[in-house]
This record gives sequence, C-alpha cells and structure tokens, in this order.
Amino acid sequence: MIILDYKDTSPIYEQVVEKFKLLILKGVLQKDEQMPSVRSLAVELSINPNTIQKAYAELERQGYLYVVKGRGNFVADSSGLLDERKEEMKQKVIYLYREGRELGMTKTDFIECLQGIEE
Amino acid sequence: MIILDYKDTSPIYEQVVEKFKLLILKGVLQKDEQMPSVRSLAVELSINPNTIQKAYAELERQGYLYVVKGRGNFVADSSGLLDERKEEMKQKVIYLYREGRELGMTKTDFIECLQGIEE
Amino acid sequence: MIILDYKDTSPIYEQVVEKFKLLILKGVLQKDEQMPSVRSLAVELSINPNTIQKAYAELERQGYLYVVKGRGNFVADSSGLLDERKEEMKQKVIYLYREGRELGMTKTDFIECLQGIEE
Amino acid sequence: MIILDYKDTSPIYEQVVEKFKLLILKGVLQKDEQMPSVRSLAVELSINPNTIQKAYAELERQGYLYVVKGRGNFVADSSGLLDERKEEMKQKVIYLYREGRELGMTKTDFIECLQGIEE
DNA sequence: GTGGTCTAGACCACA
DNA sequence: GTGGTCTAGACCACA
Repeated sequence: MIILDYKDTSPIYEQVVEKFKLLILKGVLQKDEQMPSVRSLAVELSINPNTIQKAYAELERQGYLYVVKGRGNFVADSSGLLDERKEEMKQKVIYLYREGRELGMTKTDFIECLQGIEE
Repeated sequence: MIILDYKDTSPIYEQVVEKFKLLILKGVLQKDEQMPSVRSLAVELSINPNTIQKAYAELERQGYLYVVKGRGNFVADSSGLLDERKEEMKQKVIYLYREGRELGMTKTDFIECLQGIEE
Repeated sequence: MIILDYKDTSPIYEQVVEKFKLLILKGVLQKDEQMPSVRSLAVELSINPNTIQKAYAELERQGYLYVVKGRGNFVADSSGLLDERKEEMKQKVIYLYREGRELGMTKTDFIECLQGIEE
Repeated sequence: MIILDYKDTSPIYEQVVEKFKLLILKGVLQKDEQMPSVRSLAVELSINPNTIQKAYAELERQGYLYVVKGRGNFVADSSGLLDERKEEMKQKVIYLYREGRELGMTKTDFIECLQGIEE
C-alpha cells in the first residue's frame, strides 16, 4: 500500500504520515474506509508497531483518521483538508521565495524555474 | 551578530551554521574577515563553546570558513558557493511543485502565488 | 573489534575512523552489517560515547556508514570507495617521491626500496 | 628565504622546520653560517616570534642548528643527517606500502605509479 | 588568546 | 535500546 524510502533521512513515522495523507487527499483511501491494523501494517513494512502507532496518532491529530475503540482506525472526511494543504504549500513557496530573495534571487528566477520543469 | 530562535526545533548548531552562511553569502561578512572566536560567540549567545565549535567545523567543511591554527576562523571566498546555493533553492521549488502536483495543484497556482507576494 | 594505540598522537576519534575504514574496505565488515552501537563500543574501548559519535558521524560523512534513526549505524556499500582510497595512496607515494627528490633521491632508490621489502 | 603555505594545515612552526631542514640538507645554508635572528625572521614572515623560537628549538634538537648564547643560531654540520633523512623516507615508503597491501595493492602498483611520474 | 579534543553526564526523538 | 544534541569543565597544541 505504501513504500518507505530508507535513504530518506526523515523519521519513518513521518514518512508513513505523509504517504497516507496523500492517499487520503487523492481519494485512494475513501471516507470511512478502514485503515490496515497497526500490527498488520507493521508486519507488512517490517517496522516496529510503535512507529505505526505514532503515525496513526499523528494522522488522527491532524484530522485524517478517526479511531473507533476496539474496531480500528478509519479514514475521516478530508474534503476540507485538501484546501488547507494547498494553502500550506503556498506558504512554503512564499517562505522559500523570501529565503531566495536574501541571496539576490528574483520572482522571475523562481517563475522561470517552475516554467522550465518537465512533467 | 546573529540571533537564535529558541522556538525553532532545529539544533542550535545548525541554526548558527545557517545564519552565518547567509551573512557570508550576502557579503555582510567579507572574505578573510575574522570570525568571532569560539569562546566569545559562546558567551554572546549564552551557549556552550562546543556547540559553536561544531557549527564552525561544519561551516569549514562546507567551504564557508577556513581555520588558521592558533589565530582563529576566517571567512573564505564564497563566490562560487552563492550559485551553488541558488541552485539548491531551485531544486527545492521543483520538489515543492512535484508535491503540490500530487494534490492537484498546477504550475499556474504556484506562479500566481509568487506573483501575489507583497515585498 | 578494533584496538586503539595510545602512543599514537592522532586524536582517538580519528584512529577509530581509520580502523573502521580499513575493516570496511577489506570486507571484514560487510555491506548492511550493523555496527556496534555508540554506547557499547564506548564501553568496550573505555572511551566516551561522544568520541565514538564523532567518529561515526565522520564515517557517515565519508560514505562508509549509513544511519537508521532509532535502529543504529550500518555499513554502507563501499565498492566505489576502495578505488578512491587506492588513488589516495598513489598520491601519497608521488608526494613522498617529490620530497625525496629534493634530497637527491632517485626513482630507482624508491623502487629498489620497495623491491627489498620482505613480505 | 622561505615561503609559508597558509593553506597547508600543518602548524606553521613545523613548516618553518621542514623548509630549513631542506635548505640545510641541500647545502643552500652552509655549515657555521648564521641563521636569520628570531625577530627579523618573524617580521619578514609576519608571524609570531614564539613560532620561530619553537621552530629553531626543534631544529637544534634535531641537530640542524647550534646556538651560541648571545650571538645567535648557526647551521650545524649536517653531513650525517642527509643519509639519516633518506633512510626516513624509505621507512615512510615501506609504511605506505604495508598500508596499501591491506587494501589489496601490490608492489607492482606502487612501482608503476613511481615510474609514471613525470618530472 | 585561539581552536581542537575529550570526559561525564543529561535529555530528547525515534523505533 | 538507538543515535543526536547540548552543557560544564578540563587539557592540549599552537601563535
């Protein structure tokens, strides 16, 4: 379902969080669908169950999952979260631009960079 | 000379590194200028000399400083490093764009975001 | 696993780095094998964990190790590093020869010296 | 008379020692010739007199200079030292070879490297 | 005075 | 348990 990148320096639980957020926002995982159990996912990814636990807790905290005690974790309604997420992306671009401006880069530098990206 | 942000979760030594890199790239600190001594900066920022030591070692490793034993740390010639750094910024924008595309964002979204930034 | 030479004037962390580089390049420590933990090695060699930490950080920087957060340090793929290292050795010989030439030594002096070494 | 290399990481006093050893062994500085005074050399090289002092002390210890109190430093008879020095060079080559052998290098590798050096 | 190394010991995030 | 960061404090070589 998700694949970890061990060369990535970010913590594994964070990678798990990010991968699932994307799957949920893209609709691959749909509202009220049951998430894989902590244990089964831990086995599948061969990582420590504590790590999955931490990831799920974080996803719940951010509103991507809801927990039904004794039953498991389920995908929450993420309709509002997508726009939130897009807004975050824009904030990051703005932050990046301000950093670049300190180094003498212009808006045009950034825009041309974006336009030059091959899909 | 530099100010630490204690709300920032990144390690102190890393903040020191980043702040000085910027000062050097912007030309506030010029080639062959002497850096504050490890000890004096430690006192000024009220942090342990070892932490400054680690930051300076990293700055040296990255080519921003050179050490003269028994004399101190000096600002290296960073002319080549600025372009390197700008390239890094562009890579970050590209990475950010690819992330956004997964959420359904377009180049235009990013470009309009940039154009809308007030200076 | 490794033995320190306290008569050696070079810093302990550097000795640790060099010893492990050799073990890795010689294949005594193999790809993806787990390194002794920072703490256990510190106990075994009776030196401070910080010193091991510094050595491991340097080994990682040079591509001999990779770190998996929370799990430990592991031996990286060093296949490319061996040739690099051999090249370094050759540079040292060349440097040594140039030094000797200043003293009136010839290539033949060096070659005969090498041929005379008993295995 | 001698030129320092500030990019060299070895201590300045050591550079001074090595440069003078070479000048003496090559006969540029001859037996009983007076060395430049500590102060004048310090000024000429714009370094700390302590550093020259330390270098001269080391040169005396190794038999390259002798001191006449109140008169200055003079070049010693270095006829025996040249052979000693050449022997040291050979020991270094042998040490280097043993290091290389650990990495799988052969005598032939070293010899070919030497033969390939352009004068 | 300057940087570099090292120790002892603490605390934290992560798995 | 694992590595990473940080402090307080000491000692050393070098200039």
